[in-house]
Amino acid sequence: MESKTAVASLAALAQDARLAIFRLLVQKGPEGLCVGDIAAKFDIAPATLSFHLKELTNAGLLVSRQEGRFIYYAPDFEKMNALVSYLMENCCGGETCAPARKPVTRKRKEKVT
Amino acid sequence: MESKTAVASLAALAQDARLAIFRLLVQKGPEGLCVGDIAAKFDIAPATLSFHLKELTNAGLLVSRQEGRFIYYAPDFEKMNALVSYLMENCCGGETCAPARKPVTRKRKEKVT
DNA sequence: TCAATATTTCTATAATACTCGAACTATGGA
DNA sequence: TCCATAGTTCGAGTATTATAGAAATATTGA
Repeated sequence: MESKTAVASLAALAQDARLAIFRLLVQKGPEGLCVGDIAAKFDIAPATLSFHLKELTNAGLLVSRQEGRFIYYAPDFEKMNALVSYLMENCCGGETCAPARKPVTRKRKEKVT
Repeated sequence: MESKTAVASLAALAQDARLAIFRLLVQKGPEGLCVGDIAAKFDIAPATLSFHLKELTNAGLLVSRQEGRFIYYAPDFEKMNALVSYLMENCCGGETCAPARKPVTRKRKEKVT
C-alpha cells in the first residue's frame, strides 16, 4: 500500500459521521446497506450523506452497487485489511511482533445459481 | 473506545508526515526515538515536527519520556490496538469474522535490575 | 409518458488544519 | 555562571474540509 492511499483512507475515516457510517457497514458485512437505510440511522442531510459516502468510496474503503432504485454501499474488506497492515508493518522491527495480525477472513458466499 | 477518541486518532494519522513518523516509531518499537533522530529521517522544520508530535501525543498514539536533554517518543501500542479493534468491531455481524484480529503482543522487556 | 422516489452534483459559507520563522524554555558541560 | 544543544510555543498566512439548500439525474410504477 502506498503512503498516499493510506493517508486518504485515514482522512476518510477521521470524521464523526464517516467513521460511524463505515463501522455500521463493517458490522453489516459484504451485502451492505442502501443510502436510505444508512440515512435512517443517522441524522444527516441527504446531500451531506452523499458527500461522505463519496469520500469513503474515493478513498477506496467502500464499494457500491446499484439494485433497482437503490444503491448499496459495503466495505472493501481487503482495503481495510491493507490499511491496518500498513499501519503495523514491521512492528517493533519485526522481531517480537510480526506477523502482528491476521487479516479478516470471511466465508465465501455460496453461489446463488 | 469512544468514537471521539477514534476520530482524533485517525485524524492524527491522516497526514503524510505524521503517518510516516508514526510508522517509523512503530517499527522502532517501545524504546522510541528522540526528536533529533526523527528529524534526521525527514525534511521537516523543527517547529513543524514538534507540532506533529504533539498532535500524535494528544491523540494518545504516542507517549514521550525525557532522558537528559532528549525527549523520546514511542507508540502507545495498546491505543493502536484499541483503534484497530474499534474499526473492526463486530465485523460482519460477528458471525463470520469475529474475533477478526489478534492484538499486537510483544515480549515483556526483561527487568534491568 | 408522467409522477414519485432515491441519490447525487453544484455552490457558497464557515470552520479547521498545515507550515514555518522567530522567540522561548530546559538541560548539561565548561 | 555562561554557552550550546534539544525541543517547544506563538503568530500569521495559506489551504483544505464540512455542511446543507437547491437543482439535477436516474429508476420504477401507474
